[in-house]
Amino acid sequence: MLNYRQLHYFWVVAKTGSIVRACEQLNLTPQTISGQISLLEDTYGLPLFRRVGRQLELTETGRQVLPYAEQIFQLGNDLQSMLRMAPKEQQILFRVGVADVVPKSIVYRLIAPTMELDKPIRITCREDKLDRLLADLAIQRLDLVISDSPMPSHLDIKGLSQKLGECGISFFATATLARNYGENFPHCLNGAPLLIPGPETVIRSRLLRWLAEQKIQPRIVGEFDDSALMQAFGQSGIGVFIAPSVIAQEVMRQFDVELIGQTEAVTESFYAITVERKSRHPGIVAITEGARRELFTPASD
DNA sequence: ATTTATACGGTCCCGCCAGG
DNA sequence: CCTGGCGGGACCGTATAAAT
Repeated sequence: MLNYRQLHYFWVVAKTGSIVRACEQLNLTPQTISGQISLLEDTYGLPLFRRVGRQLELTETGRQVLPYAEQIFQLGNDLQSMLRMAPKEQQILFRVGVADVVPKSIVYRLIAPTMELDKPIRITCREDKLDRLLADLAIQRLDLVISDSPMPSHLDIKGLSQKLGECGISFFATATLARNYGENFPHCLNGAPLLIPGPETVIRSRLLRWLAEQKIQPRIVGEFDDSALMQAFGQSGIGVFIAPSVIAQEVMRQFDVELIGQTEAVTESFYAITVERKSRHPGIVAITEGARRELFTPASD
């Protein structure tokens, strides 16, 4: 059994950088701490510190051990401060996973309503590929996943998809690019360099189908799974890129690009995926209600 | 430049004490 | 009684400054 007391002393010494400073923090004498750390080292036969002059320095093993200790005791500290708080002030942990396909400012606008809850909330936001997020959702390491597609049916995970809303898409280009391809939308896109979302996205096939229907053949110069990456390339003037129309103003301002056209024929939808649970997380409620209230054209289902 | 004094950080040995 | 954790005091090696 791992001796957490010894590990704790190790952690404090490693963090403060010396036994003496650890003593002040722990209200112990150097012998005690030194002795306990030695015992820990002996248990596994691996030195954690190297004596360099008068200082202590972490060994390679010590450096490997430290992040574990860090997690263990940081979590412990979080637990304590949570318990010490009055029940009314206790923060609600809200862990959100965001598929990297989803544009950042959409994410922000979706999550923003949770900040206005009367209970203090602490949001953890992680961005990743959808399947990995869903895996974490399944083992309850996430409360909610925001994605551009509903819960895939082929996965054997219990999940509840809720459509947050949908909207048309807008095309953007830098001023230089817009001079050449900015007239007579959407036919100006013919031959225009275009950045498109990657094969994992839903919007991609809708976009390509629409372009084909319009008999428009752009020159596809890049594919991106990550919307932020696509915008960054778009900002540099490599090609025309798209974003949901609801954030058109923000995109133009943020990336200093011009709007060359909008269409409602291609829509992008956003979904909140949760695990089925009796008690609904207040953050989830805030997001779904907030999305209905202000963000998109009302969702049909 | 070398020696000496002092301070500092860590370790070793030993005895104490509480809990099983 | 044994064990784990603790502190007191002695001790060692090193850094820094002062004296020679």
